[in-house]
Amino acid sequence: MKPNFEGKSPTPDGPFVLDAFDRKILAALSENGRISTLELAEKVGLSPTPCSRRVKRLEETGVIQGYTAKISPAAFGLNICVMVSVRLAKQSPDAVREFLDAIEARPEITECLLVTGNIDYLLKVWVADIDALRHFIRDVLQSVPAVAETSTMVILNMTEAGSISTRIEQRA
Amino acid sequence: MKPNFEGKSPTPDGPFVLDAFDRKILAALSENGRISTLELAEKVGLSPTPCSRRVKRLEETGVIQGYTAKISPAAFGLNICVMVSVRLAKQSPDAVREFLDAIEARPEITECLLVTGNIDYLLKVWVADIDALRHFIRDVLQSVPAVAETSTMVILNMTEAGSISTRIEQRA
DNA sequence: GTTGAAACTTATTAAAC
DNA sequence: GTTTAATAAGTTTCAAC
Repeated sequence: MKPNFEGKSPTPDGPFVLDAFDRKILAALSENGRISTLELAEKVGLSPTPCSRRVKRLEETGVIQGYTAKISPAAFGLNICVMVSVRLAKQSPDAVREFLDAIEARPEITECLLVTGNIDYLLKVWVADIDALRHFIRDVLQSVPAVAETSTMVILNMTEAGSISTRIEQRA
Repeated sequence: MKPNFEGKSPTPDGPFVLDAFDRKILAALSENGRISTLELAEKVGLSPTPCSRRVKRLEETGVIQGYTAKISPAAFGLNICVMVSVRLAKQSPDAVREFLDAIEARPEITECLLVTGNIDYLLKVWVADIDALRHFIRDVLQSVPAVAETSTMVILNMTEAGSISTRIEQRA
C-alpha cells in the first residue's frame, strides 16, 4: 500500500513528503526499535501525544514495515559470509522454478537477489566454515541442473550503513 | 564479546549452543522485535520469568545486537535498488582510503562489502530514479581516481529471507 | 501543535514451590 | 524450570488549551 499523508504529497504519485519530525522518528526507531514513546518524543523534539500519533501513522501507511531484533550470525556459529553469483543455463520459467525450489529451504541463504547483467542471481550466504561453504556450493547450488555457473566472493568486511532513514537524516 | 553460556558450550571455542527455547525466542524476536514478554513467553512455551531472563541474557551476551524498525525505502521515494561492483586501480592503503572517503557520506549506500575475487567492493545502493543512478555512478563513483571500473546490477527482485534465526528455527 | 490526568497494559522483581 | 503477587514503568485515550 502506498503511504498517503493527507495533503502532504506535493505532486500526485510523487514521493511522499516526510517532514523533519517524521525523518527524526524513523532515524531514532532505526537505531533503537524499542525506544519508549516518551524517550522518542524527547529525542525528536515533540510531545508524546503527536509523536505517538506519527509513529502509528507511519506504521499504518507502511513506511514502518515492522520491527525486528538484530541477531548476530556468529552466535549461531556462522562465521563466514559470502556472496555467490549464479548464472542459469537458461531463464525459462521452468529453469527459474527449479533453481528457486532448490534454494528456497536453505537456511544459510539470507538474501536472494534477481539482478540484471551477466549473472542472474546474487545470494548472500552464511556458513560456519569452509567445509560448509564447499558443501553448499557443490552439493546445493551446482547440483541443480538449471545452474550453469557460480562464482563465490568471500566477504572480508561488511559495513552495514544503518538504514536509509538514518542516513537521510544525517544528510538533512 | 563472545557469548558465554555457563557450561553450555560443548567444546572450547566451539559454536555456542543455543537450545530450542533460545532459538524460538530469537525467531520470534526477528519476526516481531516489539512482541511483549507475555506473548513471547506463550509463543515459545515458557513462563514469562525465565523467558524474560533468557532474552536479557541473549542481549547481554551480544546474540541479540539490538532492535530496529524496518523502514520502506519507497517511502523515501527510493524506488530502485542496485548492486554496484567496484574494482580499484590498486589496493594500496591510500587508494582504499580515497575510495572509502568518497563513499562514506553517501546516504544512498546502505551496504558496503569488501570482497575477494575479481572485484574489490560490492555496494548496495538505493536511488529514486535512473537520473539519480547515473549521477551516483558517474559523479560519485567514477570520479574517484582510485576507482578503476564499476559494474551495475539492477535488482529486479529482492527476497530477504528473514533472519538467520528464523531460518535456523524453521529447519529445526 | 501542547499539557496533564486517568485508565489500562506491560515489565520487573521477589518469594515460594 | 513454574506460579503468584506486588511494585514500577510505559502506553493510550481523553479533555482542555
